[in-house]
Amino acid sequence: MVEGVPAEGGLRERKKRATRAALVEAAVRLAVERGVENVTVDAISAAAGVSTRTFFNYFDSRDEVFVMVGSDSSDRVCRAVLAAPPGPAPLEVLRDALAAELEEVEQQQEVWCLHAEVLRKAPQLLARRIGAHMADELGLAEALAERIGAGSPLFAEDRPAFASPEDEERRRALELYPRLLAAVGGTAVRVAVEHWSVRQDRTRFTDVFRETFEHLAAGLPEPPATAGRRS
Amino acid sequence: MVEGVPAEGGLRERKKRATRAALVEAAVRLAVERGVENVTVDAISAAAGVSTRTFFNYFDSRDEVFVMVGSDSSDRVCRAVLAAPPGPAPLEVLRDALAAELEEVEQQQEVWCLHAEVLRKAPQLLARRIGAHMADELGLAEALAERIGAGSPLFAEDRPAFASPEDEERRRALELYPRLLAAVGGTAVRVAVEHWSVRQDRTRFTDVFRETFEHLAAGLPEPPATAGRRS
DNA sequence: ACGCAAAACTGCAGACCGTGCAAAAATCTG
DNA sequence: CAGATTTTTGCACGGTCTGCAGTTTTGCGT
Repeated sequence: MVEGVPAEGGLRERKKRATRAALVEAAVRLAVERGVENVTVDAISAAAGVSTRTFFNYFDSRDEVFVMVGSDSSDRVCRAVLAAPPGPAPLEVLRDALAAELEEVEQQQEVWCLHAEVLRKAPQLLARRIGAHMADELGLAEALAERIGAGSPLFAEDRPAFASPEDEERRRALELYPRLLAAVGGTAVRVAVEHWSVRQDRTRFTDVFRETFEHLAAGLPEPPATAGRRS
Repeated sequence: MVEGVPAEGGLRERKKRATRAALVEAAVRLAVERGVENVTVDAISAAAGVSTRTFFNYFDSRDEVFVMVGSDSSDRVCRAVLAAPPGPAPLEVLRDALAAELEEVEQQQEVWCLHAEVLRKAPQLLARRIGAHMADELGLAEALAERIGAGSPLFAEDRPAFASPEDEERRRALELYPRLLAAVGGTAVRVAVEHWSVRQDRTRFTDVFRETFEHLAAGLPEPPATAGRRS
């Protein structure tokens, strides 16, 4: 068997990856064929050539096999945020970190469109997908917080228990902002993907993505098209 | 039993509401007692005094009983958006519509905090909660679109199939903005609730909520506390 | 090449979830 | 009260997911 990658790791690792990929591939293929709801774990496992029990050694639930696409993205985004130069505004840092990761979306159009189609027809799976992103959100919020307030005495572990009300207030605000930024950023990505996936032939994803962040950076004012488009 | 509302409808309606409330109450109580994962449908049904089968006449899934709090809020928010005076910016309209609905949060502190606690310990349920809000999001996006672009010829059903690229572009932008606004608004509410529910004794929810929307309206710039707080 | 230890796969039993169906009970209508 | 409508309920059935124990496969030192 010819491998595109130089066969990292031993035979064990390769087989595990192969089985995992086979399960995902079988699941998506069956879902497109007969609809997500009519795809049982038994069918997926049989199509992938493993036992039903083995399926649950790879995925915690049946739905997970449909949402496990690009699940390792969040780590890279977090690292990109932490590694960003100290210059630009937090929103720009987040935008660029996400954009770098999302370039893969346009390159792997087929996979993403197929998954987007599957997810669009199954709201419950979409919910689970969002849920998968929520854990990411916490990590991302921490990364953003460190990017912003690194070394702030307000975050010291051994701060006095009875800080002044002003400091408490400022600390509270410092906790709120990164969380909001992370959550809004994730939401912007979701909206951009949903919007683009229904009219991909007309627009490049990058443009839609940039447009969402322009809206955010501008404070979500009245849309340009209503008041006369100014690029 | 004293009713706050004058017992609308006949005996049937009242009994249905009572059963529904009993199921929710039993579910939340059991969840706080022994953890969400250790609460079976059988236990909930038994505690509510109905059969297991009846539970599924009220909720489509076990998890739904935990996320069905304030599920009728979205309609009122949509109506508030549509009924808003034509003056203020869309973001303000959305903020005020949500704020009016969220006043109930502070009044029913106990219920919301209990639910927030349950949801915090169960990420999967939080995901489902978000999913429940996603349908709302579509309706809210439509309401916002109507609030903004009512009567715009770009949205006419019988528009020419081959509109000019410029019009297509503008129409696309008009579709993106309301969706983004609705999604971001929902996210802001979620972040505000989560943030407030962990330190409710220190701050009023209204203040946290307003602060999130101040961040949004300002375009999510560097947080004030880092650069020196200016109220 | 051989054999042992670790890891993975598998079948099985069992609890739980969720649905369709039809009978029984409760409620509404006249 | 009688009939129509709605709700509740029990039952059967298929699907999801977990723990356990036995078997097979892989990694590795000799």
